[in-house]
Amino acid sequence: MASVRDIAKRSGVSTATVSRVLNNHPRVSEEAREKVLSVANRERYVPTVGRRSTTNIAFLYTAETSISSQFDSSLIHGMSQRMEEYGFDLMILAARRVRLPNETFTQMFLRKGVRGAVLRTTERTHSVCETIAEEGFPCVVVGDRFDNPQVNFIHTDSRSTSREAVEHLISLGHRRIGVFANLIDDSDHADRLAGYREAHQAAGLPVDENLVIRTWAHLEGGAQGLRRSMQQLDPPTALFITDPMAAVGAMNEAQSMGLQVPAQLSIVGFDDGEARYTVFPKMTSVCQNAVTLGAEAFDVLNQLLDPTTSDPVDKRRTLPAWFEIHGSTAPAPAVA
Amino acid sequence: MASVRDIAKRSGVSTATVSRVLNNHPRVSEEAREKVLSVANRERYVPTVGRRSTTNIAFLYTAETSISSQFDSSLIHGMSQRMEEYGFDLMILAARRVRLPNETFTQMFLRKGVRGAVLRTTERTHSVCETIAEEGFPCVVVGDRFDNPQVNFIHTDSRSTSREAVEHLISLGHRRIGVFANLIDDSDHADRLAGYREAHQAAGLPVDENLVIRTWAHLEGGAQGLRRSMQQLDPPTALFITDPMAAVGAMNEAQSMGLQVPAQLSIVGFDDGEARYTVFPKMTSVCQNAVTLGAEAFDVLNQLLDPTTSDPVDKRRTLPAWFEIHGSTAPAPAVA
DNA sequence: CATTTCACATGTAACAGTTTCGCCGACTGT
DNA sequence: ACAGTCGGCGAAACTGTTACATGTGAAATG
Repeated sequence: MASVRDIAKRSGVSTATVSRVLNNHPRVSEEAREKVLSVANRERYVPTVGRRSTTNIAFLYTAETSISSQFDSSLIHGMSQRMEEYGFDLMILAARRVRLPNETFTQMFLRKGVRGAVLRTTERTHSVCETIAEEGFPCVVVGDRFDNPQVNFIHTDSRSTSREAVEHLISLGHRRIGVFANLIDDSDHADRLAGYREAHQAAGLPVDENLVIRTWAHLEGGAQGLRRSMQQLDPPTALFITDPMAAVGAMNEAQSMGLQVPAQLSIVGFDDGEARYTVFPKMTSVCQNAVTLGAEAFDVLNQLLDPTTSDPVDKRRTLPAWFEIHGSTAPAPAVA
Repeated sequence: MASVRDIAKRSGVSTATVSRVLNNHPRVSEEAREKVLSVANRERYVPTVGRRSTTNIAFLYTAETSISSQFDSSLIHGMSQRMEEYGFDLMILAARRVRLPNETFTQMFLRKGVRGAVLRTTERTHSVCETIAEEGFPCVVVGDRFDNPQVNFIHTDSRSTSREAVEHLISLGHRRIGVFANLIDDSDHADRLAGYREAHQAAGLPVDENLVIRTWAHLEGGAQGLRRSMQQLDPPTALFITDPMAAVGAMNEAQSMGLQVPAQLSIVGFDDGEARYTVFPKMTSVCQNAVTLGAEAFDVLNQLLDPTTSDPVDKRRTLPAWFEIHGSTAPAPAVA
């Protein structure tokens, strides 16, 4: 195991300078920094305290939006459950706040004793994930997918299940089906929208772009979306809503407007926890299990960190979503 | 600041033995252990790594039930937000799993670089909180209160607001008011039940013990409670449900049984997040803010840890709950 | 032009805590 | 009685970090 003194020897500087580079002290030359960092990366340096290595796993959330959603909460729950079996500890970190000026992510993680990181992102902060992955730090993105082959990820494929859901609506006789997509797009939400379009295409139905509504992923966003949908000249008879809170908000707003669900309006929601059971009628939904997602994210990380598993780990995993039919969907009303 | 070498000198052993005691190695005599631990506690020892001290705060959950509830999630959210301002990092720990055999909580925390802990408990695990507090480790219990004067805590007083809520039902003409209390009792739930009884007493109404239902704090628990209430000979016209998920479950079960809320049955729920807005009609509720609770829990800890604030901190805080009237309550129906 | 000054990069050494190695003494089986 | 084993412990060797000293080169000053 490479120590600070080894790195010092190999890069031709003192241990003090190595430590300064690793901790990003200001008074160090660019030349020394580069030499040290290249050796440290090559030797796969991990800091140990005394003789003991630290065993923290970070849950790093990169978006402005914090960890308040049910999805994040379930991820943390799943991770923390699985991690305890392996003796790791979970640290919650915000990418924005936690770094010192000019500090590399790797440096920041080492400073905090973090061995690996589970990253939570949105479309806007993809670059953060790529930066961390390209630094070579062990990490896995959860709930999103990447084209960049250096980035490990684990997510749920909701495209085909979204298509299945919309096809279900079509089979019930619905022809004007609206969709709510998230204003802040990540690839998962884009997938759900793609599934919606595919179902239409396969059935030979045109997609009316007026029925594609962009809305926020919370209760009020769903309520607003519903009002905007329903005040159109030829309103939809069914909705596919790609976020749990927005779906719940829309269902309740419909009832509050006197619209009967599912008699007058069918709603297919999305659920990553138990939101579908918190409304009446229970919500027909595309479902994913965020707890499992968190647990498997840690599994990937654990295998990345374990030097004994030499076999190539599947670092880019896709879990299946599934479709559950409950009480919020019904055959289309006879005439508008 | 006391170092391992200081402690070694004062307790008459070597630094190696001090380290062994602090890390709970098996090969150390009871005599040495006691000497070292007593000196370490007296000198308020904090480990530093190299020259730098670690800055972790733990969220320690002691119950079997894990951190999956909305309440816990909001606590973590509130803590983590506030902590970032002060440069602390949040660690999620499970009391059951995280300790080595025969390890003191203080030892465990020091081993992990934790400076202070926010404790989350239920009635059954009160003793854990008292143990940690009596060890002298900086900690604060959140969401519960203690008679033991050594235990710091911060919680929301829901007793008087619960009374206010039930008085509201009485003023609407309800005379048979049921209450759902949690099967796993903590002092908060006991308070809510006490508020219910107080309101009855103040109004000169008897409490029918058949209307006091014990149920689980989740959706199905609420649904079950509702069925049990309604199949009684003289069913209640209003319910006070002391848990958010149970309240939501009961509301939906009522509708699913064809009971109209609030026309035939008024429901006052409890909410620590935004559960009251996720149902239709929106739920009249006793409310507390779990995010604030988490943030203030950290504040208490922060002041305990800050050596410059010599003024006595208020280590036992009570935040107010409040009562919000929404659409799930209405005047009592004319005749049963 | 010579000298002083000063900032900066770096190395030495002293610090923090942990673990390995080996010594000592007590117990135990034959 | 004696050899073997094992528990407890201290010295020393290891981990990473930081205070202090040192040298160097450029700018400023006589």
